[in-house]
Amino acid sequence: MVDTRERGVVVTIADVAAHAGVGAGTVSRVLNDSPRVSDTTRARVLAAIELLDYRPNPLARGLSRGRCQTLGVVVPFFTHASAVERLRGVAAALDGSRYDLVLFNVESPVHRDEHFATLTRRDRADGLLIMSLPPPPHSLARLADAGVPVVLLDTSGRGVPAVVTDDVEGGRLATHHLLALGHERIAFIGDDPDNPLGFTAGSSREAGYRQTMAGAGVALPPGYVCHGPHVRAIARRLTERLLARRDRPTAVFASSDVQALGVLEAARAAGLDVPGDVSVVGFDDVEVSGYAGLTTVRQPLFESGQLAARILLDALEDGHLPEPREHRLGLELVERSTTAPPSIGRSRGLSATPKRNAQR
Amino acid sequence: MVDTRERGVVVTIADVAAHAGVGAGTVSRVLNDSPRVSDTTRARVLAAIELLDYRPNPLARGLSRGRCQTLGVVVPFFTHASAVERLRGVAAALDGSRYDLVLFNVESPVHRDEHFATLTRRDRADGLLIMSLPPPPHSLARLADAGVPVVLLDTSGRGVPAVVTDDVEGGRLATHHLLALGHERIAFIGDDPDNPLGFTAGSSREAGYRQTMAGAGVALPPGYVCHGPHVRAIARRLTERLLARRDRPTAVFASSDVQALGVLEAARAAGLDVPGDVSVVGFDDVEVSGYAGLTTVRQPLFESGQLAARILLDALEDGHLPEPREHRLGLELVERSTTAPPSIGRSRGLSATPKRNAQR
DNA sequence: TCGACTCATGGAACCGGTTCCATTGACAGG
DNA sequence: CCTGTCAATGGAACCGGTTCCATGAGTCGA
Repeated sequence: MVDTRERGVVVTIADVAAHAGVGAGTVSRVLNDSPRVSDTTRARVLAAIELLDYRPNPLARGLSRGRCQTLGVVVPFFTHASAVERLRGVAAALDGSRYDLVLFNVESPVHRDEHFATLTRRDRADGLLIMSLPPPPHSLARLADAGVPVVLLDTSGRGVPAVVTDDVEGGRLATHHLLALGHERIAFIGDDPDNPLGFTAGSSREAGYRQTMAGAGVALPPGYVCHGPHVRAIARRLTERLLARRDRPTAVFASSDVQALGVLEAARAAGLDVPGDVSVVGFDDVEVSGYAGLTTVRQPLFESGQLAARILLDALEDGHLPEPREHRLGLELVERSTTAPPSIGRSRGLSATPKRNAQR
Repeated sequence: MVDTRERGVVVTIADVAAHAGVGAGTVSRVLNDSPRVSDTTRARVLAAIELLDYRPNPLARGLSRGRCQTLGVVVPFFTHASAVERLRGVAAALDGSRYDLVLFNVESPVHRDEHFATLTRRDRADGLLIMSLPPPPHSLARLADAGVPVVLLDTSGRGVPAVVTDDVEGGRLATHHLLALGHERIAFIGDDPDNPLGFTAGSSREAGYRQTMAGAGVALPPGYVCHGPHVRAIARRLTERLLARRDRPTAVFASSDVQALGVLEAARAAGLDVPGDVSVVGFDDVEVSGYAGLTTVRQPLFESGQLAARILLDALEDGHLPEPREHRLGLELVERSTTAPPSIGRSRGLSATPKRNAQR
């Protein structure tokens, strides 16, 4: 091991000032594009900066200006595949801005509260983007007190701007699609309504489903709505149970693509053809959905991240809290190859000849 | 819009000192667990901290200590699905440490060089984790000069510790598996060897493949080795071309799971059965590979991220540059349902009856 | 020609911590 | 009883920037 302390010489603003034969204040003014510097001095200072390869210390700058050129993103880190796409959008928006992206990973309520506790200070992050997690109201209040601009993404809260999807509408879209194809025995697989981090997307999508079913006058057999943690394997298990029922559903609406893949797995394992025996609709349109040929409700994940980050950056730019508007992004049903009209006759229980196990 | 400046009162170390009736230095000593504080004073200070809900300003602390409690991670942001899993590992390792995770997204060489230019300073990040990107040697030298500890993940460089996979060996494993099943006409789909960011995993895996084929005395027909950007759709297109050949391969080794999914898509589109007509092996074992039933070379992605981060944290802990060792993680062939022995007779060109289009 | 004003600039104070140094008081040893 | 040691502590200096204020030079109108 080598001792770390033999650090290279660090060039400070004083060095630049000395080299250019000016005061430190002037160098600072040049750095910050202040108009109160003559062209000749500016040129001399810039030359010195170039020569010495000077880069201002972000900590010092942050300390004296009371901001840290940092944007905090609180994410339930990749527990949902969709978070990754959103994060990409955020990163894209930050690109070229002068802000660094600090990630606060949340995988449990304890986690979340810890982070919120330390983030209610302007010195940790200049702005906060909270993804998918409904922030506790008192945290929101403290953040507002501290003057930390907050933008919510895929969740919402009082008095704070949010970029959201109309999950209820999405649930309606998916259900409608299945009803329009002629399905009536449509089951639902979604998140636990009381999941530890309080994600609400699943429940909203479920609400859309329930509304639409009710509106069409279709009754839900008991047990047609299943809940479980947001994991493929769980969705698969829930679906296996559904598919073993005498009144087997002819279609399943999964509240996310990840879960929909679990549904497809279960169908495959049961020797059922998709969409011949069962239709499947997902939600999100993550990257692999294209591969799986999954019919799904597309929401603009990347764009949502980008938009949220832009709103935050704009607010930081002009030193105002962002307008507490809700930005609702559009949804679109992407029809691929996992939905079709129910097959007549074959739809009655498992008595129908199971088709050969679908490949892969 | 509301003016940001009406910020809540910020509690400083001076306030705490005043409340506890001690000097600022003493408070600082308490904060940093210095032994030179009497128990009674310590208690008084802690009480004041509690009472005022004081939290030290990280910028100020960073400025005076010359470190920023931040760990920079340079990532080709999600251009490979595997990066996400690795990042999760990194986040997991950081969890509970006092370090924040700052993400530096890289999607082009310009990007990369910009980041490296600003990161060669101890004040931007206390340590740097560089993922998958072979860092330019002069950047590495400057980082070393500045005393910034660096750990490489999925790439390597002189004098710097690295956590790597033996990609060549992985290529051998995959090819061996196919040869052992009886395949001879084994094609390869990989990354462009001169891809803009200089990823080398693809080429190494290819090397393993070539070695093994040569070792088995199997000649590669021209065009059996295909290259293209690391994207599913491209891999699909390349495979379509392969599958249309008169001497169609009976197996394809894709240098990553993402690409393998493209291969599977192409096979499906061509009406070929997997593994009946074509066997497919991938590399990485990302989450969806399980869903796709893909036979693949598993590398411990999450663990690799975790290990790399730990090495870096340890180095930061004791103020030394980490030992420039290479940590090589194990590989394992995961056999699922996309590989099987080649079917006799059917293996000669497209004359064989194409099986029905696989579902989904 | 002189005062009022503008403009570029240097320098000090400040941001909120850490750390070194000097001071104080207690205590042990001679 | 005096001195040397040492632990606990207050306070100043410092980290490297930004910003306010004072200064001096130059401009302009009366």
